[in-house]
Order: sequence, then C-alpha cells, then structure tokens
Amino acid sequence: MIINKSSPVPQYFQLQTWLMEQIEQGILKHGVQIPTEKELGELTGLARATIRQAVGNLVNKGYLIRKRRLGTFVQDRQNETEKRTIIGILIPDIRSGYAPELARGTEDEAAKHQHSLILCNTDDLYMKAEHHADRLIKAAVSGVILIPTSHSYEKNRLIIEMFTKKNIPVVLADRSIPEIEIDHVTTNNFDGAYELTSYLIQRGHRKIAIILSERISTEKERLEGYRAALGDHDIPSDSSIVISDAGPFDQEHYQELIRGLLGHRGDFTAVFAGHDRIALIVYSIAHEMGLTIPDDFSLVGYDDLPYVSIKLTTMHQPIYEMGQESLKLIMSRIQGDGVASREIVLKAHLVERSSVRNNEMNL
Amino acid sequence: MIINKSSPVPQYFQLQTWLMEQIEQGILKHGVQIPTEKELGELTGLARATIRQAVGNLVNKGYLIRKRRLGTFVQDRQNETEKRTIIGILIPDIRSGYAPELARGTEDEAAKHQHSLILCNTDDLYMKAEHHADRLIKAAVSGVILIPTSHSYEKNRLIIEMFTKKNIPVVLADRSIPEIEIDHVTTNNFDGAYELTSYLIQRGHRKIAIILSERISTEKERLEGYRAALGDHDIPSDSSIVISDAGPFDQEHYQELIRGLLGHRGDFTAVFAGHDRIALIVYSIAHEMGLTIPDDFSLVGYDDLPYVSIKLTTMHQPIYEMGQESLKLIMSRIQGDGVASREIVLKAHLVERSSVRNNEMNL
DNA sequence: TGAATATTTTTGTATAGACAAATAGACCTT
DNA sequence: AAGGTCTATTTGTCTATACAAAAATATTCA
Repeated sequence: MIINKSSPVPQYFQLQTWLMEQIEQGILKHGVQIPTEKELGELTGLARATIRQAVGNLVNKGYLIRKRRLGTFVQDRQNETEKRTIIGILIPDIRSGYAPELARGTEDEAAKHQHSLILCNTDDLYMKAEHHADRLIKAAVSGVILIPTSHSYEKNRLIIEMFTKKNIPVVLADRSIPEIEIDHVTTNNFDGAYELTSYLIQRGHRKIAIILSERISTEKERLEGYRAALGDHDIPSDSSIVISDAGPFDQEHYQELIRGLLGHRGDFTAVFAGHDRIALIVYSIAHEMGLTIPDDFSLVGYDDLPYVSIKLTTMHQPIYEMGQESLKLIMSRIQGDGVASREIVLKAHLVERSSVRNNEMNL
Repeated sequence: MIINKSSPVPQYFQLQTWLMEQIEQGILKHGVQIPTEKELGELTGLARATIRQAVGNLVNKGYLIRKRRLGTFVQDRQNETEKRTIIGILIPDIRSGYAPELARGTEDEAAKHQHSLILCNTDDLYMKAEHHADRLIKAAVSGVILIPTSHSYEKNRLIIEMFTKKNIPVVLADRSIPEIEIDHVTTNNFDGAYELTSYLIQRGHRKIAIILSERISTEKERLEGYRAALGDHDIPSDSSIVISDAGPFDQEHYQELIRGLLGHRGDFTAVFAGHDRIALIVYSIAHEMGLTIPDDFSLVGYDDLPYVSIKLTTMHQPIYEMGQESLKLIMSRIQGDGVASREIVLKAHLVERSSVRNNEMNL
C-alpha cells in the first residue's frame, strides 16, 4: 500500500511524494496521464479532497497539468532547460590593453556553449568589483571569470568568496593571487621575460633597463625572468635602471617615470617595457625628445597588442586563447567537475620586428 | 457584501481577488494580520474550505504567509525587485574601432541604473546576430542596444523585429537603418565631414582623396559631407580619388586599395580616411613606401581612437557619451516611455594635431 | 451523410464537520 | 526567578457529499 495511515507525515504529503518519485524516476513520463482522482481514491483509500490537495500541490510546482474532463497529465519539467546560461567577466577596463581581445575570446567560447557574457569594468577598484559581484549574483550567473584587481590580495579574496559562498565557480585569468585554491589561466611570464631578455643579451645589450609595476603578479614574474636571464649571463643587475611602479597602470605617472629614465641615456642601450602600452609611451616620449628607435636605444614590449602601429619587437601573448581556456574551465565546473583546482599556462612567443638594434659589434 | 453568490465567477476566486486588491492598494500592508479563517467565514458566509482555497492560492503566489496558531499575514512582495536587470549590446567586434569605448560608456551607465550588460559580437554577420538575439531573448533582457550589421537593411530589420515582437525595446547606436521608426543615437557625420574637409581646403588643399565604405550609413554621410564641402568651395569632385569600398572593414582589402591610391601621388595632396583605422593603414603603407606625413601628403581621420599613437588630425567622436545616451534611451523605454521614436545627434569636434601640412603658399 | 443532441466522464467549485498540531499566554510548582 | 503545565486559538489535515462545467463520445434526427 502507498499510504501509511499511522505515520505522522500527512497522508496528502505521502501521496504527493509518491507521485513525484514516480515522475522523477521516469516511471510516469511526460504526457502520460496519471490515474484519475477517483482511481487514486480507490488505490489509496483517501478522500477525493485529500487527493486533490496532493495533486494540486504538484500542479502548482509544475510537475502535473490538469485538463478538465480529460484527466491529469505529467508535465515536461522545463525548469531544467530554463537553467541559467550567463557567465560574468570582471575586468579592469574593456578599453585598455588586452581586455577587448580577452573579452572576445571569452564571448566566442561562451557562444559555442550557448552562454552569454556579462561584462563588468572594475577599474581595478574594490568598491566597483563588489557592486558588480552583487549584481552578478542577483543575475544568477553560473560562473565568473575574474581578472584580479591590482590593489590587494585580501580584497580579491573577498570578491572570490562572495561567489564561492553561492557555489558560483570562479576562474582567474592572467593575474594570479597567492595562496588560494582556484582555477587559473595564465601565460609563462617568467619564461617569456627570460627569453626576451636573453634575446636582447644575444644582440649585444648588457645594460637593459626595465620598467613595469611590481604590484601586478604577471609583471612581477616578468621582472624575475628578466633578473634570472641577467644572472645566467653573468650580468650584474643595476637597480638604477629597474623602474618599478607601485600602483596600477597610470598613463601620466608612467610618462613621468619614463622621462626620468630617458634623461640618463648613458646607463642603458635597451629598454624592456613591462607591457606594450608602456612601450608606446616610451616610444612617444623618445620621439618627443628627438630620439629614434632602435638607433638611439632598443625597445621591447610584452603582449603584442593588435593596434600597436609601431614595429615593436615584443612577446606575443595568446590572449584570445586565454579567454577561451578560462571559459572552458568555467564550463567544466558548471558541469559539476569536482577535481582539484587547475592551472593552465599558455605559452607566449617572441615576435621579432625592428625595434631592437644588433649591438654585437660594440662588445 | 464581498461575495456575489449568483456570479459565474467562483466564490473562492472572488475572495482571492478581493484580498489581493486590498494588499495591492495598500489597505492591508506588509506584516498586517488578515482576518482569521473563522472571521472570514462570518464575513463572507463561505465555508472554511472555500476560504482556505482562496487564501491558499495567495500563499502560493507569495502574497500571504500562514503561521499556525498566529494567523495569516501579508507578505512583502519581493517579486517586484526580482525583475530582470540586464541589457544586451550587439556590436560587430569588441576588439575593433570604437567598440571598447562604446561598450564602456554603455556599461558605466547601466551600472548606474543597477543593470548589467551582456556583450555580443556579431562580426557584422546576420547568422551570428540572430543566434545572439535568440539567447538574449531567452536570457530575458529588458532592452537591447544594436549597432546594425553592415550587410543588409532588411536583415537588420529582422533582428529588430525579433526583439520588438517580445516587447523588448531596441536602440540603434551610431549606424542607422532607413525607413524604420526606432530610437537612435548617432553623431553629426555630415557636418563633421564638412568641417573636416573645409579645414583641409582652408589649408590650401584642393585635391583631397577620400577612402571609406559606402555600405555603412555613417561613412556614407561623411562622403556626402565631403562632397558638399568641395561643392561649396567650387572644387570639382574627382572620382578617381574617391575610393569607396563595398563591404565591411577588412584590413587587407584596404591595404590593397591604399597601395593603389598612393601609387598615383600626383593626384592629391591630402587624404581623408573614413575612420582612424583606415588612417593607420594609410600611415603604415606610406611609411613602407618611404613617404612622410605631412611632408609628402596630409592625412586626416575620423573617430579619434584613444590608442592611435601617431599625431593624427581627426574628428573626435563622443563615443563614450554615445554609449551612455543609448542606455538612457533604453532605460526610459523600460520605464514605459511611450513617446514616438527619438533621435539623439551628438556633436563631433575637430582635433588638430600634426598630420596636415599648410599648403596655402602653394596656391 | 452531417449536423444537432444527449450521455458520460473527469476535473472544478462548494459545504459541513471533525480531529490534530502548534503555540502564545496564563497559571502553577519548585 | 526558572521551569513546567494547562488552555484557548488558529492553522493543518482529512472525510463525505453534492452539484457545475467542460469535452469526448455516442446517439438521434433531418
């Protein structure tokens, strides 16, 4: 018998549960008519009102549909197909650096999975990131790609926690955060900077200035790669030509730093710009000062941004692929992948153009 | 009396409607206890089961909450705050031209209104636009900003109809579509091109080449502005230096066209590039051919893209504001603004840099 | 044959009555 | 003062019954 009259659980609820199980186990399939109220009465020994209560609840929940005179039928559970298909991306500024390329890679991959992408600009500010996170949670996103803000590791953790508390998976793209278990896509910044620095050394440069921000994890790794390459070639590091900015990218501040650096031109023969946007500033200030590249000094960048119109030798970063891979990680988490956190390291490669002069004869 | 026994509308439904009206009109406020089932029975003359049916439905809908022994209370309606707060933007490619700036302006304004922005790249393809539109509709966006694809007016109309059929408001940004009643934000392309061409004429240029795509409404208007300026200064139009491309922007195709143009350098002293990206290609091919700007010929662009690193004289378009205004229009439509379709025309202004040579002495 | 009509089944609406369970508040005990 | 017990009230669960409304099906009639 289905109904236990002596159970403390209400009889209508017993019937309701029984019907629901039949549906969810696929015994009663979509479109199939369930027994009529009269039949259920004979089957369970319950009064019709009780049966109506049980069936009525399931109708309310969308499991059943009643048709007058025809009977009651199992409804297609459309809640399952109505699941959320939105991913959020938190990026400092869609206008700057590699952000458009990353967004495009992410969106293309999302579209392949029938997902949409919500774009959020954080300006590297915790407050904005927090507001966006709030809205993304309200919009019931099923995953988030985060380019951490450059300000503080602790605040980035708070943002991540906002999502993980709600079981929304998060993937870090490009920049990393120390001591945290989280999926992460990046490029081999250390190796890339090592290769780029070695390239300069092979072309006879021994006094290589570098300018970047140590506050950003990727640039910090590049600085370490640069130092390792110098060390392996027995070139002493000269801290007077290592310009490390403390904050996030600020055009005017870098202009100042670079003017300072270019004032002491005897100290270096090449400049390693932490990324292409810095390289562009170096280029334009050099131009202002009447200097030509690579005749007066050599210049390399990092990123290979598509809109850079000068012939800059730089490391090409697979940013589009980074967006794709980030989204793939999110999708695998959404599909319930419970493995430990993963790190995907993409490879940058050197793009040789004409901003580096061969200084070998000068040795 | 509340209940009309002879009405064909069920009595439980009459009671349910009456209670709901009391709540929605604010007569029964949040937290207030409604009469007990017994009291409602005395009030209406209905049986308790009937009253339970009415109240039960409202409990299911979230209007009321029952507390055993305490009574039934009016519930805070939180469905109202749960409404959708997502806007979609359909843009050819987030990586190219002014797209990042436009997206940023839109997103900032959306954030002010507590809305999120879903980014969709169409690549100027109808198929992609259609798929994105499908997904945006499924995601229940409350409005859409569309940068029409350059291919066909008819297909753009189909996309717009997909949204309007579902009562989702659409705003066109930048590019327009003829013969359609729709909100639209653009800049004064005709006047801007007229001003820019006049600027060149005032500096002694009479042979002014122009290169752009007539398939895109904005560039078509610029071509008309260019022709009007020439006409008003009694300069005959020379069709051999009017290069009009047929398709959407394609880097390699433009390189070809520009190589062709620069091969006949006697025919012009200045080049009007339809937008900055074309100007960049002109610049780089001139550089390749050993030509300097503005010494060998003058060059102007249109857009004032932020990442252009050459000193290009160009028309600055208020793209960020265009994004903001587009979103404001959408918001006013969402809030039920039923006025006729509106057009907002923002003003571009000339930014004088050093890519134009003063040729007055040559006259 | 085809349209109008009647029948039958099933859900929809409604009543009357009963006991159960929870719990605020009064009352009682230690 | 703290904790336990009792009581009244309100919603929760359940039965039994009745007629209404819709609609598929069978029947009747022109």
